[in-house]
Amino acid sequence: MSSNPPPRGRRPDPAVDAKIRSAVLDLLLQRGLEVTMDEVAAHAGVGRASVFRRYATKRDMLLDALAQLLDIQVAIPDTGSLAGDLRQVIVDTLAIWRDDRLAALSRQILGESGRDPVVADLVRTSMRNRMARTWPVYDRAIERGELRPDSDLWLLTDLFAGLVAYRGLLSLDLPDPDEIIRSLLYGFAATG
Amino acid sequence: MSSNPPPRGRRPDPAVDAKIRSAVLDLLLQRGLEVTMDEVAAHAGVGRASVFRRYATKRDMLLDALAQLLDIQVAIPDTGSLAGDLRQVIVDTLAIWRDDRLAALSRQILGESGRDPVVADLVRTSMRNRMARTWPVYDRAIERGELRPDSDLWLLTDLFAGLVAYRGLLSLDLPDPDEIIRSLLYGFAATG
DNA sequence: CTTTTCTGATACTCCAAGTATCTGATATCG
DNA sequence: CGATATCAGATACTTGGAGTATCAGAAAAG
Repeated sequence: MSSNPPPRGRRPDPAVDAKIRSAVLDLLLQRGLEVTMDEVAAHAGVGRASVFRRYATKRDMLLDALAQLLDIQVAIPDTGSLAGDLRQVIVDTLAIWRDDRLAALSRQILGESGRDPVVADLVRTSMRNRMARTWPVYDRAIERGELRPDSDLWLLTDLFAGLVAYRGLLSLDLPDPDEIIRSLLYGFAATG
Repeated sequence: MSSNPPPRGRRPDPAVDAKIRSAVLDLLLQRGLEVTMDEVAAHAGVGRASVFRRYATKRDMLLDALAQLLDIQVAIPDTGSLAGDLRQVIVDTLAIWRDDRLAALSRQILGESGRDPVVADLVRTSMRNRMARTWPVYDRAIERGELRPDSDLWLLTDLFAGLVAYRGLLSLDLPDPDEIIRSLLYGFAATG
């Protein structure tokens, strides 16, 4: 479209931007979502007004931080077998929940999804993207004849993600990777 | 132990107890967890102080209401086949998430579990109890030779509960009961 | 009849989010 | 250059809701 009218007065200081964002991420990992704006300003070494100049509300600030946190990328395995690939995905995911700080933060973020549809949207999209990036694993497995070609891959991945989210959210013991793999691949029915 | 010293002055009015509890449940279903103490008192037609005389904090009040909500019981099916029993459990559970009010409330309660360990404990215990009551279904299935006798039943039930909780929390489309059954019983591996 | 604890009503404190203002710094425009 | 606009930090204000305190009147006990 048309180029914006040239900005007039003093420009926002990028250093202040950076100090605030990094302070928010810092405090988020230290104390979770329950952080006051004064804490953020103080921890950033910045005026309180400068925080509100960048984010109209605390929620906006947290949403920005959340978006940063959620787009961390995951490695896509290629071990040669579906079970091996799955095992690596599962172990990587479980690692998050074994770290106390990250587990607590994950719980809070998942929890916030239950109250704020915008947060739910962020989490949903981020999970969807992350899973879609693992499609190659399943494509290869289908080519190798290890996976039913008509598999509902969203169901497969959500069964796993749901299990982990559910147990993590409620602080239940995390499942054993090999048992998950066995269940997802072969199910619970008695074999003939 | 020793009987309590006899109570002295005016006794708490049971009618007031009832009015408050019913008002809380009412408002909980109408507007979720974000209810003010004044609203509760007003909706109950009762003095604000009477609410605080019964619950030291809003959290205590909500925990009490939550405990009531969570111990609703579920029917245990016995259709003659594991698939049939599972189908009924699954359909019953999905019904909760198809009701907009109940789904919203479930989301908020699950969400609160991520921030308050005591809520998480309530939810965890209630889910555990509910699932344990369905053990007969699986016992019968093992006797009939439909289910592997060494099955981790907690894993089986949590795979399902997790899937539904995960999708419900993030407002994803709910899965089809028959697809869930097929996946849980036979898995995703290519047959042979 | 005295004492205790309930009842509803009202007023208060406290905390954190968000708003408003002020002075000074830094930018553009004419 | 000077006028003007917006940023920076500081500080004071408003608002809303949780929790506290106090009151006068009612209902229970000794």
